Amino acid sequence: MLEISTHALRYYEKEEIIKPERDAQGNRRYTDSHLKWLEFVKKLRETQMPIEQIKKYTQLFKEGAHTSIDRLNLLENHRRTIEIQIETLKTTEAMLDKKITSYKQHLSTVNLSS
Amino acid sequence: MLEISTHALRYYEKEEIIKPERDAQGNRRYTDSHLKWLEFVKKLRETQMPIEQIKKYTQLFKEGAHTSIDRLNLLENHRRTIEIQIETLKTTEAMLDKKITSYKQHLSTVNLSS
DNA sequence: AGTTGACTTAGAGTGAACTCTAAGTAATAC
DNA sequence: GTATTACTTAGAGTTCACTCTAAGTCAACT
Repeated sequence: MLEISTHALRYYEKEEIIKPERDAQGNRRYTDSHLKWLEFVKKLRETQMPIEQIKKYTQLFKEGAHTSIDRLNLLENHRRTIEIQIETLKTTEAMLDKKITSYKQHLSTVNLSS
Repeated sequence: MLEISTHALRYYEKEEIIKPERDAQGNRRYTDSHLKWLEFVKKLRETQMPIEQIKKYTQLFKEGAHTSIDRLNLLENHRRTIEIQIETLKTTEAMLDKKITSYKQHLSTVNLSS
């Protein structure tokens, strides 16, 4: 569902990013709130937030309400990195569009002459 | 200027992504067209194209005009990955905005009660 | 003449984020 | 009762993209 491998889940657990519950057999149980958290983590990873920072956020969360400002700052910083990424992608996309157009132009010319 | 380390330049050279000229002393000379190429490579890297694919593109380029279609395909594929990346970033940004707003809300409430 | 600085090389090392292995346990299926 | 399946663990291995090291050469300054 979340497309996170079991191995990756173990890794996140080792890094103290997630701590699933255990059933009577000692097997991991991911509740709805675990899944929600993982979904959030996945989004952060997909947008290039390093594990180390996700770990930091998790730790702040555990420390309680008095860390809200720090968490807000962390999220605002990440928001800025997202903005930068979007800018970079758009610039490159524009460059690619130019190249793609010129390739198409070239190819149609070749076709005409053949 | 390009913010690519000499070490990275050597690495790209080893991977046959760039082949600078040499002066009488055997030292590398990057001409304007080399710099242009590196700028292009940098944009591709910044938008997550793997070295392996950049290598592929470079090779096709060397092979000549008859590889235009392949190069076009490669660039169009990358364009699609860029679109996907932008989508992911925007979705996450929206999610962050929600969180950020709710953190701010929370913090202002805390301030009022103190 | 000697030292400094900028380059050269091959190859080893690094950090991030998984990814896999091997050995073990425990419930279910036949 | 044995086989299969699904989990468990600690820890080793992998991949990517650099990044650095060490030893050497060469021109230029003092």
